[in-house]
Amino acid sequence: MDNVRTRFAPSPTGYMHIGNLRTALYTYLIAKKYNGKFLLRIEDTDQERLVEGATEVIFKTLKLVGLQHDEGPDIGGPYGPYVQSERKEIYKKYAEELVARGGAYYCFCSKERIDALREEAAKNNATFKYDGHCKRLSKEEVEARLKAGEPYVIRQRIPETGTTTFHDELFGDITVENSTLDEGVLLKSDGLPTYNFANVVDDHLMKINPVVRGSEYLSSAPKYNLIYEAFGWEIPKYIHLSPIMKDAHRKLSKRDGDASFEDFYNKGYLKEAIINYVALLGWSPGDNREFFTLEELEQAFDISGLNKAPAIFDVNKLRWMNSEYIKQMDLDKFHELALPYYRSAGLPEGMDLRKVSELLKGRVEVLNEIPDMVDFLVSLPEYEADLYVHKKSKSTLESSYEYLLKAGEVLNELDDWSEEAIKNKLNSLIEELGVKNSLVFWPVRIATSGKLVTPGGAIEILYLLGKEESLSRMQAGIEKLKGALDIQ
RNA sequence: GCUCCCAUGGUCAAGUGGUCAAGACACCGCCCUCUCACGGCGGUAACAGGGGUUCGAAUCCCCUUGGGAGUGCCA
Repeated sequence: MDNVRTRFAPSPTGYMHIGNLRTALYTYLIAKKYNGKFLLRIEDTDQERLVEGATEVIFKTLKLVGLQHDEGPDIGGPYGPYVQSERKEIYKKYAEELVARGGAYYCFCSKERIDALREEAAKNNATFKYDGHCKRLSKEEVEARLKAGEPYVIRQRIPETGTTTFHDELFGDITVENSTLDEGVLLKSDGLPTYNFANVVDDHLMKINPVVRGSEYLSSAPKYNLIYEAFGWEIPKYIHLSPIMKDAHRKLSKRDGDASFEDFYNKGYLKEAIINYVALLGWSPGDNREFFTLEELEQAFDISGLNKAPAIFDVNKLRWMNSEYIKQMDLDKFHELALPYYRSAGLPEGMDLRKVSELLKGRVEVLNEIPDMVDFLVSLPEYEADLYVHKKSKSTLESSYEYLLKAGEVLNELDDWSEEAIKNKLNSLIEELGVKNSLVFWPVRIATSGKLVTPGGAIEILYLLGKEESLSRMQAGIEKLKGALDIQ
């Protein structure tokens, strides 16, 4: 493909839907693949749905994930403006030209009349189609009514017979009967275009090719072709993308709180992991590779790997992928990302937080899990004595009591509270006692953490807590065991 | 209802007439191990159904079923 220019054309809703993000990604990748241009166009022709600050969210998100556009509202370009509400005059001019060319006509029908027609159709279980009432108006009458200032819309004129075929790069040729096509509104009574019209005009003027968009436009594509033809414009290549689903029946939606990029990002999913996962949702490189940076995607992406069926979003796999990215990250970087979570968890300033990061890096799947994983380092949770009973390590209340006491004694003698020293001290105790090391480590870990599951083992926890806190927690454990064993 | 589209394990998916139908996530088991996680090894699990075409069909055609989308002066 030559002279590739693609565009991401979201309407500003105030958040970046995961599905939109993927569309943006694929659109970007197609441009990059062919050394083309990637543009951003804001489709804000619906004045009733304007959301404050919504375009900024789009800029911010695209920038964050690295989908840098070559032309757009914020950076300009040769085919601006790139915001549809600023192109009002352009659409009006072309709509009038289309009327002159016979591809559209003025319609003065009231909303009430249209609603009645629609209701009638619904009653008959039929698809609504505008009845062409104003198509039959004489030229003189149209001019007179326009001159009188009557409100009007401009509707597309569609041949009553024959068929229209369009070609999609993925779906192939699709042919429909013209008689099934509705003569939809192109220019609204407020003078702004509908999506159908603005899209065609802008894509043409901005020299967009191929047109990449969601498959929800598949069934209206024939109508676009008719407009292109009426103008005598070259029809672009189309690539329609299947949707991302929450499950077999529902599309991913904002309502479920799992559809926006921001939500995931704020929970501690890495942008690289999100992009990587989403790239693979509906596209396959053809081999078994599944880790890609954006740059690698630019090389590997090809529309032949696109899947026509809808794809179900699997948070589980995203989690896994996120954890893989965390594992591959260097410690400094992870530490930096984890720090805010340590603060919110309330980890003491004096603690060796780098060590905490070392322990966590291989265990965290999503960053926002961190506080729950380290809470025990802040304060000893309430716990039951039966945590000391562990079949596999052969720990019982009795053994725990005995070895916790001994461990406390030897650790009390230790002045150098380094990991190495703690380890040596406990190991020599174990050797001296001639027991399985788990018999000592198990109760120490339980006493110092109060949790069945901890990131890291007894030695690391002792080290992190420091001597004083460790011994105090162990003492509390001894008291707890005394109570459970009924020792005075 | 009508029009269009889609269909390989629970999920993502490879496969483009000849494969014992890949791989990944999840799940289960074993190993490693002071818990968990990591890591290693292994396992369960799929061509929606029915007709054709063909020496041969997951792959091509038709029907059925299931699913999605559209049917707005929303995009």
